[in-house]
Amino acid sequence: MHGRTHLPWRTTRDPYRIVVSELMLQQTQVERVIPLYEAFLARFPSFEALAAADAGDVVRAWRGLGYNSRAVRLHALGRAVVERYGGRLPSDTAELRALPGIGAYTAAAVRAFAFELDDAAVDVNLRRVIHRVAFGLEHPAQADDRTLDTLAIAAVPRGGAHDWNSAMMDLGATICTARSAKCLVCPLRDTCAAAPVDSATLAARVREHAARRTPQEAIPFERTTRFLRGRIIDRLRDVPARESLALDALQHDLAAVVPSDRLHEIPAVVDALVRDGIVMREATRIRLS
DNA sequence: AATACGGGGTG
DNA sequence: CACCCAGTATT
Repeated sequence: MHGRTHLPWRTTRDPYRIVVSELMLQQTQVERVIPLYEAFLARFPSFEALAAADAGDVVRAWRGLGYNSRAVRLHALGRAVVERYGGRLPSDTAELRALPGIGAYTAAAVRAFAFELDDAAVDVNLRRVIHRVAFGLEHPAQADDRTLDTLAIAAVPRGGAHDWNSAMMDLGATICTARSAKCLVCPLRDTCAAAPVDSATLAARVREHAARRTPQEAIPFERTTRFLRGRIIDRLRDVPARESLALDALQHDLAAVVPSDRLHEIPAVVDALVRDGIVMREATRIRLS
């Protein structure tokens, strides 16, 4: 058996454990999820346990993962699964897509990894590997996402979606990575349009076709809204569950970690967090939802 | 079609 | 410092 056999979600077929892993893995690296995964499952062992909790408890358990809206969505998903399906996650794509936090990728991943149905979970790894094999290096792109999806789906062996998706992701994460390609040890080297990849060529192509920086990313992190949101949520995580914090006190405490000329932005950022369902306001006090 | 959304790891 | 990461929802 090759590949990353140590991943804690790889051996289970429990739909709950699979969705939790998939929500955690959305835009968050495997190595960072691993140490937090089992602790989360111990705290919330089932859809019912998740649904019975406050969203704020889930956001607390989410510390270290980032993209906190995912915690709120996972909590909402738990409640929806309990209410709509009696605690049983559906395997139908349309029903999965209708649940909070589940998009095209996650629906396919749940189907393949939890239900062993023939579907292609086309994440950044799959897209890169398929592109290289079928068209060569991905910078510049020779095919759009829809084309890559179609190729991926056609390549899934009947009854073998779980292992196939796992293998393709492992290939993309360990051998055919974004920054390099170890074609010499790649099982697909004989049929791959990109092999053998020259590392200097790959680096040059990536530089040449680098995506335009978004305005938010072009400025120092301490000047971004994300930074403020992160500091506010971190502070609220330290407030005991079901207790609240005065907005004044929040502003005072954050003076230690936030540039002084940004403290006046805190109320507006809190408003945004409330709109996102992450923070709850009670008069002049706030807490995690 | 663009943008917002975290934060830590890597070369 | 720039790029990368098992994407989704909103505008």
